[in-house]
Amino acid sequence: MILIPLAPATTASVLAQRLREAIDAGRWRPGELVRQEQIAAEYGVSRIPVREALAQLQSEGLLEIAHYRGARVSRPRAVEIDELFDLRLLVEGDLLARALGRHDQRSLRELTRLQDRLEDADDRLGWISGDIAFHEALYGPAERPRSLALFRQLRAPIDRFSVQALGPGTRKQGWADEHRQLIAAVAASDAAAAQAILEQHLQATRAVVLAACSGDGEN
Amino acid sequence: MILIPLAPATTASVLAQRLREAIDAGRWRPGELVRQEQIAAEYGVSRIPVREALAQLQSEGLLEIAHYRGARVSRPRAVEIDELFDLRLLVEGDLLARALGRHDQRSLRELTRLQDRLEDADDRLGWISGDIAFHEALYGPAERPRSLALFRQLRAPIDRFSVQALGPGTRKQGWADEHRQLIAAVAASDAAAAQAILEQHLQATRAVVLAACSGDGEN
DNA sequence: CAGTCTGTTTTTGGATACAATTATCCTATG
DNA sequence: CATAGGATAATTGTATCCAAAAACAGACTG
Repeated sequence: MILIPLAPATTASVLAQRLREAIDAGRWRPGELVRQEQIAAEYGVSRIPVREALAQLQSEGLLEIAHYRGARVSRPRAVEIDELFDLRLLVEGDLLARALGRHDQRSLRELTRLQDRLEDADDRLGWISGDIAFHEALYGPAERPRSLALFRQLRAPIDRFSVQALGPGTRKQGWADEHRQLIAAVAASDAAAAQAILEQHLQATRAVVLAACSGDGEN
Repeated sequence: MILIPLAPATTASVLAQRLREAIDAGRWRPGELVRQEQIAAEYGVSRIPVREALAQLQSEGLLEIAHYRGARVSRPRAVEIDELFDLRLLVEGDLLARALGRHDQRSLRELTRLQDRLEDADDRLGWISGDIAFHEALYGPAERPRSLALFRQLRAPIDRFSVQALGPGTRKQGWADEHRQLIAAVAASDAAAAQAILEQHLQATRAVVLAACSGDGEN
């Protein structure tokens, strides 16, 4: 029996995914103007799906579109990044608290497995998607779909800089340690410890990202 | 000197606004299928701007779009509405706390003015937009653009039911009282009181909206 | 020489036309 | 008679073409 995809990918949707990756990978710099025709030519499609993909990325906060004036990669100011981290603390703290009593052996094994894979990955984009997967598994048992969607949304404009910050000789070890500690705290159902580690994790990431963001251009 | 609009309305953007209002006004019921061609004919435009408007509304959580299968008005389950209110408590509480020390005479007068206008309005949609304006003015001094955008986003799927709940003989008086109390607490810079009133305000609204949501259909 | 006006070019927004996918209905068959 | 199969219609996704707006360049004027 073959499983048919419930929502077969449309040109616009795969384009959106590609463009997201391109932005995260830094192939397009913040502030850079993105021309519809150019993308259409590059991917061999017409401008219609390009426009839909751009609109999608705009709603995710990755692009800023002005009517008749084109789309440019958004250049979040440091103060906005800061605000996003404050919101992440609120939302992820809530998610973690609610997920805490709902983890079981299976979900904990899954967390460990994801973390193992994460530490094995050797490309930066893999680290990011692995980190997202880890946190989604961490918050998943809370069964809060909208909060989880919000979590993704709050990360989207940030991850671009996280990728930069994950260069050689960076915080990768401390990052992994915090994840392991999170797993331990969840396994022990230690709410206070879990919250403290999450806060530490996000604050450390905030510092790194703010540095990358500030060093990036006029900020 | 004439001020030129920085972003002249495009067909898609005004369509999105119209459709939003149509949904809030209940002209389209949750679960109802929305046909591109029908909207295009109704507004005398082609399907292209219709598609863009629909995508916009999807990103706002008002519609659910499946590829090749059409868009339908989203029917949030009660548990999701509940989650949205929890998130609102987090975000709006944070906004209110940050705005508290930053209000001045001018912003307080503006709040009062908005509340006066709100109580004078006699149509339900006016109440909703007035309520949004009031809360935006309340949180504005916090200078937290992303949080404020999030506030709007969290309300969007809810307001549909608020409109229903604002029928005759409803909570309109208590609602207004809470707003007045909020103004007073802000004027007195009483953080604890402000938080308490906001929480009371949101909890009361939650109850009303959940009732409207549950009575609406299969929930 | 700065600044403004105008004509041209470029780019985006929208309309029309076509292709791909899904839903509907009708028939055949057990 | 219920159901599977397939032709047909309805609907969405994409490409092509046209219109509107903005960016650009160069001439004109103070």
